[in-house]
Amino acid sequence: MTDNSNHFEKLLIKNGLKRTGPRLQVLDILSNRDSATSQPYLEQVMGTEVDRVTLYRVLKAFEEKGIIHKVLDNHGTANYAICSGNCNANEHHDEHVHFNCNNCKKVYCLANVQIPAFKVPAGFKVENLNLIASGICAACADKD
Amino acid sequence: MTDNSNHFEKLLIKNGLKRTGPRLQVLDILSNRDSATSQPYLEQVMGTEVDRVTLYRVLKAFEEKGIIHKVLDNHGTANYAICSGNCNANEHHDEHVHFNCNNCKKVYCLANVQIPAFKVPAGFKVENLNLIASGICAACADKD
DNA sequence: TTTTTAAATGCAACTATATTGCATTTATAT
DNA sequence: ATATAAATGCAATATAGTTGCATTTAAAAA
Repeated sequence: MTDNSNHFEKLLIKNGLKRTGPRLQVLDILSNRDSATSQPYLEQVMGTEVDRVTLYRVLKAFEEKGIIHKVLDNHGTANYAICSGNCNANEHHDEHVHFNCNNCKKVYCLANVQIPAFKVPAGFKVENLNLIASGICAACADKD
Repeated sequence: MTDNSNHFEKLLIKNGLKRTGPRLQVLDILSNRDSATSQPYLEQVMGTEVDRVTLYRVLKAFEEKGIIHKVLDNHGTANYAICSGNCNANEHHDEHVHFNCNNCKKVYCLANVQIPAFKVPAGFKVENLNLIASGICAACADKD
């Protein structure tokens, strides 16, 4: 547990969520990683003290409140990352590109890379965008 | 079964795949739909005569040969569509935008909408792109 | 046409991800 | 200190996908 705990507690209160162990633990883990974090990874590092169902519900609550956003990787598994700040319960603003490394499987939030505009056929109403680039990340490319 | 069956048989032979019932059936179904088709839908319409595992293997073989391409929808479930023609066993060229309707759940191939270019941080090597827009499709918007 | 054989299928079992209902516990307001 | 809505734990279930192995079959060879 890092010393951000006080900040996290405020974040929970602000969103009408009770300050509980599992929730603080998830926030702590997510905030200490440089990439989005998969549900299986979270489940693994949180151990058996927290029930799987609780983890799912924590993630769902956080997503609904705009605290974290979900990215599906190339295999359809859910990955989560803390939102950059301007998200809330009504809308997410995480329309940046994500990068899924085929080697280490990490999912990076390319927070500075916006999804470029494009046209859709008449009649289609776009509400959300999800762009995942896959390939080799900088860290893995370095190893060669 | 439509009268494309002869064309499909040639397609299978060309790719070194035997002309079997399940394979022809999958090609027939996919080619008669205006959107990508989910694995669960295929499983449902193909009934109990074809084993689930066979369906998975047929889809896998087709994808590897460049006959169909896979798109994961907003829920991470696999959807399949016949490739536009210039795909093969070595590489796919399906980098068009896909549209996932939040109402009817269909996944459309916007074959004419290319994924626009963007820059990634130094060191990242992009090999594949996957852009899914979600919202309301033209057909569903009309119903209101 | 018959035989051969690699490829394809079917079946059973299993893994992983995710959800639901209900009883119990707990954070927080009173 | 207590009441209560919220959160958690547990059991069961659902859904997507995979693996190993025995059997069948499409298509090539004889």
